[in-house]
Amino acid sequence: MQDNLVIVESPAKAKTIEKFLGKDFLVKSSFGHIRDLSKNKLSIDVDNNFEPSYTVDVAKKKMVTELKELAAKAKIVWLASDEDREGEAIAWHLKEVLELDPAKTKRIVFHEITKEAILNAIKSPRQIDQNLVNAQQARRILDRLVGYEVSPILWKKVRPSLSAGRVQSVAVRLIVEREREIMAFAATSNFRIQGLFTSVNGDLKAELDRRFTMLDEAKRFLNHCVTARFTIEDISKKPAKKSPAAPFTTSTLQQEASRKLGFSVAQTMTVAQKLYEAGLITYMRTDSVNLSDTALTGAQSVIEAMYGNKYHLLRRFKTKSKGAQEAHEAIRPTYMENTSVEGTSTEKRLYDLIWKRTIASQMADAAIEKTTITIGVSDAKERFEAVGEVLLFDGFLKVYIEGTDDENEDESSTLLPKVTAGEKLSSKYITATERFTQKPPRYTEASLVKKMEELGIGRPSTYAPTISTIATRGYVLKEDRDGLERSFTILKLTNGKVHQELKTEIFGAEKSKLFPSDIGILVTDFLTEHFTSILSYDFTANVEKEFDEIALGTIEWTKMLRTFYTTFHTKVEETTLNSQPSKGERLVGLDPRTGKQIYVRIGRFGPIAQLGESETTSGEKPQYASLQKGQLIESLTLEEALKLFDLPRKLGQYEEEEITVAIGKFGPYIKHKSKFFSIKKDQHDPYTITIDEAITLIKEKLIEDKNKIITEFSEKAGLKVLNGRFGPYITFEKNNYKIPKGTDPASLSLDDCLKIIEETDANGGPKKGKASRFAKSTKVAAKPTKTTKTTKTSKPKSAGAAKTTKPKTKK
DNA sequence: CAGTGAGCGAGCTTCCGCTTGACTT
Repeated sequence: MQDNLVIVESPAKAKTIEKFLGKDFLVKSSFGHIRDLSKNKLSIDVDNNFEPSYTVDVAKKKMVTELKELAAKAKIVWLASDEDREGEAIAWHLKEVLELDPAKTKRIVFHEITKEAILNAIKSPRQIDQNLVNAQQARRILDRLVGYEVSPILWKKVRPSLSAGRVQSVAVRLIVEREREIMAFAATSNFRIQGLFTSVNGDLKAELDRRFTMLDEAKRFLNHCVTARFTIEDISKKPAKKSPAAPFTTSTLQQEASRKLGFSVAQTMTVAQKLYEAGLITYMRTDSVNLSDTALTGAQSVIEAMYGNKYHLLRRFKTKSKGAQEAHEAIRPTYMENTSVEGTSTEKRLYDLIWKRTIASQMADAAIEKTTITIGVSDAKERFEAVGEVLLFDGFLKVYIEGTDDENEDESSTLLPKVTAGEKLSSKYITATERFTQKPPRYTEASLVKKMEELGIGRPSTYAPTISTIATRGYVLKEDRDGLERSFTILKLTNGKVHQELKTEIFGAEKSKLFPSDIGILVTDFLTEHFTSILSYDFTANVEKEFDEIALGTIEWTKMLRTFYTTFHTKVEETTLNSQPSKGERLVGLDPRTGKQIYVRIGRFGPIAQLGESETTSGEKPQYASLQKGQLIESLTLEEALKLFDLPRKLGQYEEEEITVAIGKFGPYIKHKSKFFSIKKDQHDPYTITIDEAITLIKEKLIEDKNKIITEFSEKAGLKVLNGRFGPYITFEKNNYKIPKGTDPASLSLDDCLKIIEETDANGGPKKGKASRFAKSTKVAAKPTKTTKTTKTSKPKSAGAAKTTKPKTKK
């Protein structure tokens, strides 16, 4: 039995530290926080100085009792959780729950997991900083008060099971406001003039230093160019340098993995977790850009060995982000000399990214020479400019180039031919291309994280879960959108003549972007109206200042909470009493055919359009139509609303039954004899498809289905041998069975099939589809249906002490 | 796979930050 018990937060960390400390030390982990306010009630006595009541999570009970036993036997207990607000609180909770004797309890901290850092920490222990703990309690309690007092208002006024919080509500607001900026955006266009010129030593491409707003102006300029002379006026060379970006934090890793590898924020974190557990990278939830000395020297020797001395430059980066607590190092390879690692391809790719970013951060600047050549146009004040870049020294660019969020960056400038001032040029062509201004970009998961970090909202450990929360609540959707077509004018001057042409381009296509839903917009509007200060972008920054003061001991935490709560709670009561239930109803306009009003609002099953007044006021049943994917209550036009009521459309009779066409959950379809036939995207339009086209579609589908059947057995209905996407298989009673290799599916008899079914069932039955990884990812928002409810209340409530029973199906 | 849209009203939903866990066509 060891004399020393060290408690850290993560088991992977415990493992490495144990190696540094030797056999006198037993290192255990607490797996993060060990207790919290219980989930099913407020757990704060607001009238009694906000006295919190904490409970140990059932899942952690066993681990906590084990720690308690070990602590009782140890001579010294070292509380080694992170050096930040949350870490200090974890240490304090441990002290309280494990009932540690202050005389034999020591608090130690380190920012990097190196032998030296840990031994140093052991040499200088301290006591638990109660002010810091109180700052955490204030943070925790404020978040609980906001979340648990505001959410129920939404249940009452908007829809059940919704949620509000200091972080998530502001995250949704960002997306809603961006969408509104996009709605309000009106593109304007101007004409960009480019030319290709010929010099003695080669061609050079140049752009005019002015854009024309009107087509006429552009035309006039190009006509002028027909006879104009072009002369090199100036050649200027300027040295420039580029510096590498700082090593990765959680947020920048998520951004780069999204831009370069196409990972979702959650995917980046699970892959990084794997690398961390394998001991390949340092901790992946960090806001620090700091590298330890061992990492610095490690990087140096790798750079010098691989690229030579002049490529190395020692750099120490400073954290700029708001509210950073820097309990850890930056995310970096544990051993710099591991240029690559074993593992899955995603692990390899993420590691490679981390390695390159870290190494590059310790490399020399790139040196560039930027050349600008100015070309004068006779009898005009405008000039053409050609910009070229020459890389004099690549430096860090040898290893790594940071990605950008800018979707339409100009292609990087190229090499320019040698020219002399006064040289006459001829033009091969000059074009005037109509260019449109760009709407503000929609957020991606990663760019939202970036914005949140800038505002100081959320922490490295919560970025990914927050995105998943706002998606499962149905506030936002991650979607692709097709672009629209638009035409633009292009003028081209070649061989002394100006031609005009009208071309088309696709614009505004979106891939994996965050869109607000109607409910997201509605909730945001409701909350910004009634809880303006909490929804404001600087709310977190402001309360953080107060938490800092609590940590310094200059204000008392319960006082801070009292000030906040008095005004907040009044607002809660006021809103509960006075605010109107919010359905987001909007009058779209009049239906010209019936003269009735058309409304849009949130219905029981989602957004709907309603034709006519409600039954209670008019005595007549109104007509309803669901809004289509991508349509919003806020921006639906009368024209679009009218179109919604054009479906379902009756096409006519076929084989004595009606054919109808409509748009469902999975796109447009034809229905005939209660069978569904999908209309493929660029095949037909549900609004224009004719009965003959529909019949062809039905016939084709039926033939296709026929071909799917290899064998049917009249003796046994429902048992079939079919041709599927993955080859032949047997289907029976909604289950699919694999056919053993080497058997001809056509030759299978009924008995053969039954035997296969029997054998498969004996081996645990056929594998069911719908893997859990889909449920985990941010898919379509899970509606609060009855099925989710039954799984959650599967366990009867036990009376007495264990009130926080969270039914987890874990063994 | 694809719809629906009114209402009895029990009992439930919810926050932010620490951590890891467990499944297959």
